[in-house]
Amino acid sequence: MNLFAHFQQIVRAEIEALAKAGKLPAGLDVSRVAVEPPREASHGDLATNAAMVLAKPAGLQPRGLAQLLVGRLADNPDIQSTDIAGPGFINIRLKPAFWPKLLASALALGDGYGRSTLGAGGKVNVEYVSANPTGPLHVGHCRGAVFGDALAELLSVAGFAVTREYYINDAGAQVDVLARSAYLRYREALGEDIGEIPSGLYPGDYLKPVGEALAREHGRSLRDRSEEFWLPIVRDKAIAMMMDLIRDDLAALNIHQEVFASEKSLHETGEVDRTVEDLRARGLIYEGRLPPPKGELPEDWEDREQTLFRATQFGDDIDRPLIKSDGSYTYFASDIAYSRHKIRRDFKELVYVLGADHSGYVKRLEAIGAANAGNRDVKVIVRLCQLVKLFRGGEPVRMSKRAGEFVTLRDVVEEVGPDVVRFMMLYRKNEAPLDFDFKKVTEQSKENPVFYVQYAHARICSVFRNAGPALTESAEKPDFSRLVDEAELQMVRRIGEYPRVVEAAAAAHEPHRIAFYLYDLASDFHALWNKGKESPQLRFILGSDMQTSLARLALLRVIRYVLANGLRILGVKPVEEM
RNA sequence: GACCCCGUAGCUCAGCUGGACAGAGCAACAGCCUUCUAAGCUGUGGGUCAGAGGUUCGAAUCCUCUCGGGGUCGCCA
Repeated sequence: MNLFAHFQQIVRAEIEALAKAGKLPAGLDVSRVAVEPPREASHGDLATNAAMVLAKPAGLQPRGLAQLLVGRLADNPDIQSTDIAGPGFINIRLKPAFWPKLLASALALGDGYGRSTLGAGGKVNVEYVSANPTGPLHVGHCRGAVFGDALAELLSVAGFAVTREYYINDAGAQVDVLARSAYLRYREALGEDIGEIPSGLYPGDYLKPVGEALAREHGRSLRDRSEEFWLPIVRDKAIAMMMDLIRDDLAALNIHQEVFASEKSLHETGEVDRTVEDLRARGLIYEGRLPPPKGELPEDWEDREQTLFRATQFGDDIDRPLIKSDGSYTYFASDIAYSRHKIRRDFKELVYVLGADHSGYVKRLEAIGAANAGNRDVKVIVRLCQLVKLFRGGEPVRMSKRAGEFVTLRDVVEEVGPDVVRFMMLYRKNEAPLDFDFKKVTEQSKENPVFYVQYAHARICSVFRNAGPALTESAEKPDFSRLVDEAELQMVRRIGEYPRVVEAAAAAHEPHRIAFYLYDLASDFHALWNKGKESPQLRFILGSDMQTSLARLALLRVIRYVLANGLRILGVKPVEEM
C-alpha cells in the first residue's frame, strides 16, 4: 500500500464529509489535494496542502479551513496529532503503532512490496533500441537500451501490461548497402582478394562470418549472377545474422524484448498500403509542394509536387512526404503504418525511447499517433536519452570513426559487467548528458553509487549469515514496536516512501528516480549500521535480547526486499557478498 | 532561420509534475576512530536556482523574452 495515497483518500473523504455537513461548499475539486512527506522530519510524518488548495474555491481562509479539517482528522485511529503550519500546511504525525503495522504488511508482501495497481492493466508498448540491423550495437545504443528496459520493468511493476519491442529497419536503401558489403565478404570467403572495402560500404569484420555462411550454404552459385539475383538472398541472410548479433549484445545486458517488428513485413503484408488508403479516405493526404529545408540546402534538392501527409494538422512543423520520386514509400510512410499497427494491437500508450540526435522525431511521432488514434484515447510518449561520454581515469576515450574502430556495447559490458553498466546509465536523468568512467564505476568505494547500494544488500546478507539458526529460523512474529531508535524510525519512514516513489517514477516515466531512492535507502541503512558500531546496543544481533534481535532482523529483511525489488526494476542483480 | 534539451554549492548531480528556511556526494575545514559489523564516523562553512518580466496565497519547477552550452533539420534510415 502507498501510505501517502491512503491518507490522501482519507483527507479527501473528510473534505466530502465536511461538504455534506454544510461546513464546506459542495462539489469542490479535490484533484490537487496532495499528501506528501514533509520536507523536514520534525514536521511530522505526512503533510497536506488541502487547506491552501481549497481556500479560494471554498471562499475561506486557509488556516480556518485547516482548522475544520484538523478537527475531523483528529478522530482517525492512526493519527497521533496534527498541527497547522506556515501558510496552511496540515502536518500529521502518525501513532507510533502505525509503523509496526506498515512493516508487518511490507514483510508479508515480501519482494512484492512496492508493486502498484496504478496502471490497472493498461496496455503499454515500449519501443527501444531499434538500431539498424547493419552491425553490432555500439556504446551509443547502451543508454537507450538500458533506459527503455528499466522503464518497461518500472511500468510493469506499476501495474501496466507492458510489451517490450524492437523495430527492425529491414527495408530501404541501407540494408541493400549491407547486402553489398556482405557479398564482398562472400567473395572473400570464396578465396578472392577483395582489397580495401570501398567507401560507402560497411567495412567491419563482423560481416566476415556472414560471407563465410553464404559460401557454405551457396557455394559459388551466387558468384556469377546479377546483383538483382543475389541481393535479396544475401540481404536476408545478412539481416538475420545481424539481428542474431544484436540479440546477443542485448542479452549480454540482460535485455530480452518480446517483439521484433519488421518494417519489411509492414510492406509485404500490405499494411503500408492500407494505412495510406485510410489516410486518403480521411482527407489527410494531398498532392503539394514543400518549402526547401532550412540551413544548408541538400545537393539533390528539387522542388516538385509530391504526396504529402497533413502532419501539421496534428501538431507537426511540416507536412511529410509519403512517396519517393522513384515511386516507393518513404520511411515515414512505414512509420505511420507501424504506429497504426500498434494502435490496432490495442496499446493505449506508445512509448518511444530515442537518442537525443532524434529529437526532431518527437513531433512527427506524436502527430502520427494522434492521426492514427482518431477518437481512441492513445498516448504517445517519447523519451530522449542524451549522449554518453566515455572516460578512463578522467581521460576521454578516443573513438576513431574509421574502419570499425568504435567502442561496441559489448566492449563496455565485458569490461565492467552488465550490472554496473545498467546502474550507471540509470543514475542520471535521461535528458542530462552522462559521463561514464570505466575506472570510477568499478571502484569499490563509497563514492561509487553502484557499489554503495550493492554493499548495503551484501551487508544485510552478511548479518543473516552470522545470525545463527535460532534467529533466522524462528517462527515467532517480529515485534516491530521494539524499533524505537531515531535511525531505525528513519529507516522505516524511508521504506514507507517506496510505493509512492515507484508510482511517481512510473507516472513520470523516470526510472532514474528508483536509482536515487535506492541510494538514499542504502544511505539510511549504512547510517544504521554505523550507529551499531558506536553503540553496541543498536547492533542487529543482540545475544541478550532475542525479541529485539528478531525485530531488527525482520527490518533487515524488509530493507533487503526493497533493495532487491528496486534493483530488479533497474535490471541489476543484487549481490550477496562482495 | 526553425525546433528540442540543458544552465541549481568550487566539482558531479538530485529536487518527488506548484509547497515550508533549496538537498546529496565529492572537494575544503574541524574533531573523533584504528574497528573482526574491512572498504571509517560526526560536525561546519559554502547558493542572486544563468538573467529579466509575468501567472498566484506560494515558482528552481508553469508562461514570455534575453544570454550561454549542446543537439536536430533531407524523397537518408
